[in-house]
Parts: sequence; C-alpha cells; structure tokens
Amino acid sequence: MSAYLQQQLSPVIQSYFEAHKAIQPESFEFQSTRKDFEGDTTVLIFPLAAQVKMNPEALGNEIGAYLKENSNDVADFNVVKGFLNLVLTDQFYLEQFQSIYSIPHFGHIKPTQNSPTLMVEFSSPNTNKPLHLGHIRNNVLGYAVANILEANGNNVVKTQIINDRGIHICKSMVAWLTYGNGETPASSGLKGDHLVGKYYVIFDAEYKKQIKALVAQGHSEEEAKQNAPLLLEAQEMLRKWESNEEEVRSLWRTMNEWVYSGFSSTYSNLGVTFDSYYYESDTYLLGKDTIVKGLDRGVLYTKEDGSVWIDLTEEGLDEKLLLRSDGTSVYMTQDLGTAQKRFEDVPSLSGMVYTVGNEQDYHFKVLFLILKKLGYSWADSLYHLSYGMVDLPSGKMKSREGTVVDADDLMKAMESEAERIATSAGKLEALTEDQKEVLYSVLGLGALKYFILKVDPKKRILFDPEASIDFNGNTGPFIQYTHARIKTLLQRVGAATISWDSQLELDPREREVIKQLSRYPETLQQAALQYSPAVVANYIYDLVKAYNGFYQNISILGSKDSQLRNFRAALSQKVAEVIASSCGLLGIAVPDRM
RNA sequence: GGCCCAGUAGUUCAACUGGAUAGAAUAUCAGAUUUCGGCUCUGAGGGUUGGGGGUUCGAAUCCUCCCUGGGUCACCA
Repeated sequence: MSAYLQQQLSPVIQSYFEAHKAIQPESFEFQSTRKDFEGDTTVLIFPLAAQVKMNPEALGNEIGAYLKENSNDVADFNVVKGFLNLVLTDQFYLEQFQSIYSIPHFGHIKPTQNSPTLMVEFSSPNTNKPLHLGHIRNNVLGYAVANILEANGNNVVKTQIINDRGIHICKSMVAWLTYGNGETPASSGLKGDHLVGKYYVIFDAEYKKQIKALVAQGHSEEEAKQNAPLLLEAQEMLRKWESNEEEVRSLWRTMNEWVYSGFSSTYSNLGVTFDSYYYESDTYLLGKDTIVKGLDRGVLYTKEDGSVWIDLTEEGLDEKLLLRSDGTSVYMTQDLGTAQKRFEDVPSLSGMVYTVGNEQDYHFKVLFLILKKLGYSWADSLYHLSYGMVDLPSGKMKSREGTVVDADDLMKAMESEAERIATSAGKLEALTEDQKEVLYSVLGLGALKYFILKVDPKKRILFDPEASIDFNGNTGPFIQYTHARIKTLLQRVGAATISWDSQLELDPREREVIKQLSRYPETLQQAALQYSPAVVANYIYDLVKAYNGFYQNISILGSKDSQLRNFRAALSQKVAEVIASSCGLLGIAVPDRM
C-alpha cells in the first residue's frame, strides 16, 4: 500500500512544490500512522521543512490542505509536530482491497526461467547420531528461508551436505563391531539413526573407561587419551576407509543406510524436503584445484614444510591453513571445492545460502573472503544464515552427556501435548481417530515451528521442554485456530459472490484489516532481504490480531445488507488465504477445522 | 587477551531499518459477563531499552568507551 501511495500521492506533493516553492524535493517518506493518532498514513515533514527552511507544522498544514483538495484519496488531514497524518477515503480502501482480492497468489512472485537461481543449504547432519533440537532449528529455518526466497521470485534449490565420513562415524562402527552382537534396526526395533547413535554413546563410555584404566596404570592423562585401544581402532578404521577397504566400506554403507532411513522419517515428520544432496565422502577431496589456482594467482603461499596458507591479516583476520604439510585438505579446503562444484553443477546458480550455526561465523567470513580473493564473481552473493544456539534451562546440550533433546522425542512430546489440550477443549467428536491424529501432529508441530521461527535467527533461544509451549497468545495453534474459524465461517455464509457496492461505509477495524493485508508483499520482500522468517511470523500475527479485532464486534452472518455481507466474507476469505500462504512459507500447516 | 554476536515490562518476543507517548502476548491484580468456536469484555500496574558520553529537529536503532552473557581464535569437522 505504501508503494501505491508513493505512486499516487508523491506526484501531487511534487506539484505542490512546483507551484509554491523554489525547491523540489526528490522523494517523500510515507509510513503508517501510529494507532494513537488519527489518520491512515503519515508523511514526514521534517526533511522537507529543512530544505525549504520552514516551520514543519506550517508546511505540513499547507501540504495537507493541498492534498485534500487535489487528491481523491485524501479525505482529511491533521498535523502533529512534523508529522502530516492523512485520512484516506473509504473508496481508496475498497479499491485497494478490490485489487488485492483479484490477485490469486497475492504477494508471491512466480519465478521464471530467467529468474535467479539460489541454493539453500540446511540440515547438514552427521551420520553418527540422531537429529536433535538444534537440528530442528536449522531445518525449520533453512526450509522457511528457501520458501521465502522462492515466493520472492527466485528459483530455489534446497540441498544439504551430509557429513557421512570421518572419525566420528568410525567410532560408531568400532563400537558396533565390538559390542553390537549383530544388532540391526530390525532386530532391535530401534530407528536406524538411534541405533547408530546408541553405539556412538557406547564408544564414548567405553573409551572413557579405558582412559581411566590406563591412568590407573600410571600413564599420563594425555597419553591415555591418545593411546586407548578403542581410539586406535577407530583411527585404524578411518585409514582403512580412506584406502577403500571393502570390508570397512561395506559396513560403513550399511550403517549409513540405517541412519538415512531414520533421518528420512524425521524429515518427513518435520515436513522438510530437499532437491539435492551432497555427501562429504564425495566432496572431501575437492578443493585442491582451487588451491592450485590460488597459488598461481599469488593469493596463497606455501610454507617451508609444504603447507599452504592464506594471509588475511590485512582484512583484520588471521592466517589460515588450507592444505596440510602432507598435502591433505582441511575443512576449509573442502568448502572451497564444494562451493565451486555447486556452481558447476548448477550453471544458472547465482547465489547460495548456508544455514549453519553461529559458532561458525568466523569460518564463513573467511570462506567468503577467500573465494572473493580467488576472483569468483559469485562470491558476493553468498550468505551465511547464522543462527543462535538453542539452550535448555538446565544448560547446554551435550550429546555425550545425554542432555540433548532428541528431535523425534520432542516432536512426539509436542503432539501429545497438543492432544492433551485439544481433548480438554473438546469439539473433536466429529473427527475420526485418523483425523485426530493428523490434527495433533499439525498442532504440535505448528506450535514448535512457530515458536522457533518467530524469533530473530541471530538470537539464541531458551527452550524449556518441560514447561512446554503455550497454545495461547502469539503461538502457532492460535493462528491455525483463526484460519479454521474463518473456514467454517465461510462455509456457513455459503458461496460469496464477489461484488459489493463501491459506496460501502467501512468500519475502522475493516480498514485496519485491509491495511494489514496490503502489507504482505512488502513483508515478503523484507523477509527475503533479511533472510528472516521471523519477519513473516510477526506479520501473520499482526494480521490475525487485526482480523480478530474486526471479527470481535462485527457480525458477518448477521448483516442484513447482502452487499456488506459479501464484502466481509470476501475480506475474511482473503485473510484466510494470506494466513495459509504465509504459514506455508514457514512450513506450518493450517487445518480447515479443528 | 583479539575478533564476532546478543542485552528491551516479571517472562517470551516486537518496534516497518533514524520518527510521534517503546508495543503485543503471557503472568499478576481489580471489576463485569453464562450461547454466534480462544471461557468473553473492560481496566490497572509493570521500562533510566545493560551503563556513561557523543552525533541532530528526533536515538532501542549510528559513533565511542565500559559492564554482563555467549561464540570463536587447531595441520578438528
């Protein structure tokens, strides 16, 4: 709406200046009027007053009077200090709504072939343990950002890099061989990822025992840590894996398969999907070409022992190792190579978003800087979607100490919490058992996702699983509830014919709803610009609040005037649509009834 | 110690990117209310935006020093 106003009213103000003043400002700032003041939109007079050297209030009055006279949209005005508040006509609002109503996917821009392609990486799990609460934030966030970018007219490829090799996987393998007795997901009834995670925990416990034993025998702690038989075994296994020994590879494949099938059920419960996958076992050797290129260009340098470094001290950072003295690569090297590979795999790719926790802020700062120094044109369109940790009231989550909140457990807990609340509220008799199950899951996950997404990604979240999530107030279920209510309302109104008198007189609450609706496109743009689903989440809440205010004292069914009823039904319907589509971006399902 | 991020009602979060008297929800308190689907409505209290200084018509927002919490500074990933 403000864009529209800008278009409509700016020229009028321009012409005022042309007619009356020597100076012609280039642009005018419109913003919505605060609730306590009368008016719909506000023009800031301060900057203008400074230019023409006038008292802001006097200038505001002049411009206001001019607008009232020369614009059809302005019904009235008032000036407070340097703020010119404009009251817009009902016709203006009706036209606004008319045009909003007629747009099918209002606010969403459909990508075309020529639209930029962006890759969004998220999830990126290790294959030695199940997903936990931190992963949930990662997944939900990455998925939502991908959707938001898509809604803004980008082609989006959702991908993840699976950390499927390394010493941690070998630890699980060793423990399974030593203590597993051939246990499989089928034989144990455990989800594959949980089974493998179980042996990772066993490894750590047994490893600690061995260290203790060695220390008791008189070894130093340092020595014991490095020479415990289990660790040596795991290291040996990693070597065998790297030299491609079939026996090890085969076990590795088997156990990874268990994990993947476990993950896939977690993902499907969580409602996230991917378009492509990268496996570290395929990419961990990449990047050496890039290093050569960097050496040729003189961006990198070699030390006496043969290791390769980059000097970033000029940028206020450190020197960074890129290749070990034995020629093997490090994490950074892989990421350089993987980035390059992705731009080769997807020729139309123009940018990437990495959804990774903020403990890697420094890593990505360096990564992007190196790519830039290497001269890749796309280096500027890389973005690290950094998010804060999820803490528990009891402190940090440590997988080894069993203080993590498991993703599967948490989702299940949310569902039963939803069941408890929904059952006590009643009104579910009409649903079949299956429908109820679906509903509980929709509500529980909606609550969880909304709780996570409504806060700024950068900030850390304090998550209290015991006190669980409130289903009232600014929550997912509250929004879902509003949607369901509109749906049943519309059912009772019957098919609304989409026509109403352009002379309708609007209630302030209806104007407020239209105002909120019209904010949707800008909100999406802003969310994409900031890579922040929180912007969308808070918008939905504003919309819902405005609608509830409207619904509160205005009878939709009871209105005798069919024109008015049509209008209100249409307004309700559009609100429901916008709620549904914006919730869709966040990955939150909206039920038609509950 | 260097660098990065955060600090807003008791609590969880906002504040349209420099705009008006910093807003919601929740919790607490006071009163009213039995039906159109949050048990509903009204109202109240609650803030030195971590602190000091600066920039200007105007600062939670920008600059600068402190304070607190977290992260990060590996030939780990």
